[in-house]
Amino acid sequence: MTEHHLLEKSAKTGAASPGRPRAFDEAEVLEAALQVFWRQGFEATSLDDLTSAMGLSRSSFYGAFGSKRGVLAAALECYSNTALSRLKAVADEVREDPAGAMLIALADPAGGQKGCLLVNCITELAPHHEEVAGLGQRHLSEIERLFAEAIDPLAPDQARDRARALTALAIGTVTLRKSGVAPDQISRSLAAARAILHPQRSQD
Amino acid sequence: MTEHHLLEKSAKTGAASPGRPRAFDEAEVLEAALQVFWRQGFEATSLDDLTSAMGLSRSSFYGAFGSKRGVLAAALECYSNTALSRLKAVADEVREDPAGAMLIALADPAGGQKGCLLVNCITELAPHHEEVAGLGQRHLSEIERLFAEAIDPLAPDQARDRARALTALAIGTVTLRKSGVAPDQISRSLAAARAILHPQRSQD
DNA sequence: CCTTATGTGGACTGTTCAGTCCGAAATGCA
DNA sequence: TGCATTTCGGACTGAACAGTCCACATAAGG
Repeated sequence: MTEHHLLEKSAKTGAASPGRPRAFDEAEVLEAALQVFWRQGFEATSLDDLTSAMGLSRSSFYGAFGSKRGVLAAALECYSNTALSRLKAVADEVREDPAGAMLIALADPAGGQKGCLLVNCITELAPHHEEVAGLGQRHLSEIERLFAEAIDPLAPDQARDRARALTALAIGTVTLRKSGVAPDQISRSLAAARAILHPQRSQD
Repeated sequence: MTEHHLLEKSAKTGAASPGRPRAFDEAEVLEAALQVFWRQGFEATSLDDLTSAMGLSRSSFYGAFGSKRGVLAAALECYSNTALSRLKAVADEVREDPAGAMLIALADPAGGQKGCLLVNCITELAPHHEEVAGLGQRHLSEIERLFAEAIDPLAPDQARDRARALTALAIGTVTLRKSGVAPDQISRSLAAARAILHPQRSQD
């Protein structure tokens, strides 16, 4: 029960294996599953929702991912990787105020009102789903690390607490957006937060 | 379908009405329901979970609250009222740095890892449950208002954006805690955020 | 071309779900 | 006491649920 699922043998061995080949692209169907979870949440998503969105039969589904939790974990892993690499790209591209750019990238009002998939899942599942909790914690601490490096590339450890605060700010801003706060209010809030972070002019 | 449920006639009329009297205290069972939703989330909570925690039969449950959604709405209303009044009390009691005190009160690490019930529900349900979305938005904008007044009692409107940023910070901090970040790290993050908010010493 | 190994479609299982219903119990009032 | 009114306990319902199973399809190796 607590054992890890085997997770598609054939995909692991680079060598050709006998038997019928897969008729679906794994990354593709995982992306489809991810979108459904993102739109509906975990508990509100049924196997039928998943399989029809992924275009898979139940056998293929269980053969590849083992369980509903299994796909969620795989989808979150995928989500985390792409999100972090995008964020890293933003931080690396921007010369001036990379932390601010990261903040905007994370809380992008154009991202819609679905929130952050990982934050959604932490909120819904963390207390009762260890794997999700672990995945979420790793993801968030990685964001924190990127923030710390963006704040002070020379002494990131000293920026750790501020970085964690920025991470919290980003999470909360996304949630604010999800609750229906208008994009321009989000932007002004972020601007205020950034002004607070970089007090260039004295204001009292 | 979109019509409001009648919501317990007898409780509304102060006058005594004929018929069998209620055998349960409404606020009490609502509190029990609230705790279950808080612990498990909405979708993961079954009617049996609710009725057994509330000590109600299904008839009494439906007679009083109309539906699973109904009891959630009632519980959230109750939660919002008590949370806001407590927060207001904190803001009123503290003379020095009331905004900081509010922040700590909101993100209290001693509050455990259940998060904020309303934030949990927004995250899980807002896109597909209008009433929860509305309740959540009102709650958060009220928190924002309290923050604004705490920041600048004389000109709260000018502090609105900063207040919204603080609201986001609080939400995110609670979520960070829920993801498993240790209490002392939460505290230091809040301290850093407060230091950012009140830059008393120049640091560059 | 046969064996072996894997993937696929879709029917199937037993359980749990939210919500309904009805007879019985408990009160106020005449 | 008897009637009107409301609540209560719990059985009941049809649908939806996650997960299983098996006959069949499709490939590589011999």
